Amino acid sequence: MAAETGAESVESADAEEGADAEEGVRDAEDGAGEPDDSWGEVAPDAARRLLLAAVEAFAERGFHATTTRDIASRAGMSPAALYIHYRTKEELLYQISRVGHERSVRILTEAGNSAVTPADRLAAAVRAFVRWHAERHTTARVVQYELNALAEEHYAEIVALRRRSEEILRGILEDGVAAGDFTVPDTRGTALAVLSLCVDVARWFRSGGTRTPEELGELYAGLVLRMAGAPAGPAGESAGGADRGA
Amino acid sequence: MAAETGAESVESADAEEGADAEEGVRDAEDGAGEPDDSWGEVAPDAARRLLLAAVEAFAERGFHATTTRDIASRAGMSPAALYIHYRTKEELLYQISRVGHERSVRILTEAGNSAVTPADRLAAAVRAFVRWHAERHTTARVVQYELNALAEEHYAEIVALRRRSEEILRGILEDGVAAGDFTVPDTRGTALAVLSLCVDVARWFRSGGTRTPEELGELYAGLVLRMAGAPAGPAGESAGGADRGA
DNA sequence: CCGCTCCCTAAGCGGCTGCTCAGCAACCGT
DNA sequence: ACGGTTGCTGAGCAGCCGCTTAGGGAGCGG
Repeated sequence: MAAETGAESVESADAEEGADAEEGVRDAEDGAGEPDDSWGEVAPDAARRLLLAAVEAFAERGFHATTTRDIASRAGMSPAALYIHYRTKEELLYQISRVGHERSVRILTEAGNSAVTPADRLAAAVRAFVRWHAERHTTARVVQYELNALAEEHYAEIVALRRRSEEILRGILEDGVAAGDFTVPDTRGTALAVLSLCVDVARWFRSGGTRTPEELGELYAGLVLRMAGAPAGPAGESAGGADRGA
Repeated sequence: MAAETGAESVESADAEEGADAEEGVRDAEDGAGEPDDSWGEVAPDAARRLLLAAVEAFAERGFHATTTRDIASRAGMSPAALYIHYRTKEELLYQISRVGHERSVRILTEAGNSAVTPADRLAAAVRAFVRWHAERHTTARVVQYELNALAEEHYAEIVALRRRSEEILRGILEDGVAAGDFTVPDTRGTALAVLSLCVDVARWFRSGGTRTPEELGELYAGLVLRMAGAPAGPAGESAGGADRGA
């Protein structure tokens, strides 16, 4: 029941992104990296700290290699404290996965509605999606790559959210084909490939690297427009912004 | 000592492709699926059975969630038998990872040398690489996604092989740019994206699906040529071979 | 027949796992 | 002052983990 409290009040963490909660902008040397908001409004403070600790631990070592003792000690608590806020270790993963996937769907939906032409919609969606996966790569890695550690019922729920993401992307591609802007022989296969390409960013992206999340989003938006067979854009957005204008 | 024997004689075995079975969507209870060659010449028969069992188990549940008892019983042996052929559970993963990565490098090298023009070389490399990841997706999933369970020294060795793969691909892209066939503003970033796209096939591909490995290879080869800014190919290889003729 | 090697098993060891439970300090409205 | 609720801890349980060890049986050169 206390576990419910921690679980229930997660989902409305969207509006204000705490501009005050970021202390360690330059990534700490310990390896974890950014403070990672997104969990700004998890119920009691302790529940949020546990969630954050779990995200870091799962991202570093994977779900199965992470012990509940490790999560608790990262949160500065005793091993037993975890079970006041979450019923099982798996529920922790489930919360992370659910919130992350809902966020993904929202990013794609909003970006896909933010423009008129299919090319602009596709570029905006990829740009935002990639940027999120790069910026929040610690969270995203857990969200995208620890799925199959979920319990059967939770897994089914998450898979449904993933299908939503795929449908949103495929919808944009189909609109573009219908409008004659794209040339895609297999919209389903291409949508899958695009999603796969963007998601995989979470696996290899590192904060200290040469590319910023924004730059990577630009690069990928250009690559994906090409994959869709879109003619070169007006603002030089054909493949990373450094292409020729024509 | 016996562990060495099992390790040494692995690396050949390529010809015959079988692949007739299929897999459940999640972890099928019957086991994994295809026979998966590649391990055709592992030293004693028992060592090969253990390797194969480990591949299936790691692919289904992940390295950390797999027990040595599970591997041994899949191979029809007692838990202790594993340690006659391999020193630790991690060495099993290391052998799988090493052989798989060597295979990857070889596939890219050979395909990248099989043609003359950069476009044909790129297409051939992607086609072969994707096909392998789809056909042997059980093996490939372990090879590509269980890396960080490796011991430090083994991890370093594998990472070097991965860098080789990236360099081969980047080399093709750079040749294409130099020849004026490709338009790529950021060869390193694009090579990384292409590799990422191909590798991720192993994560979601299922044998029972609508696309065969060959079809997927064709689709991806077309997508990647577009990403590279190559003009539409002569044999309808613009994006999947199913495009309109003219 | 011997003795030796090669594979393999039954049993089990120490340690760590996820998770539980009794209890306690701090706060609450009354 | 006080019973009740909330949030947490120290201790620990049952069970599973990777891995080891002692020994057995099949094969084989002599």
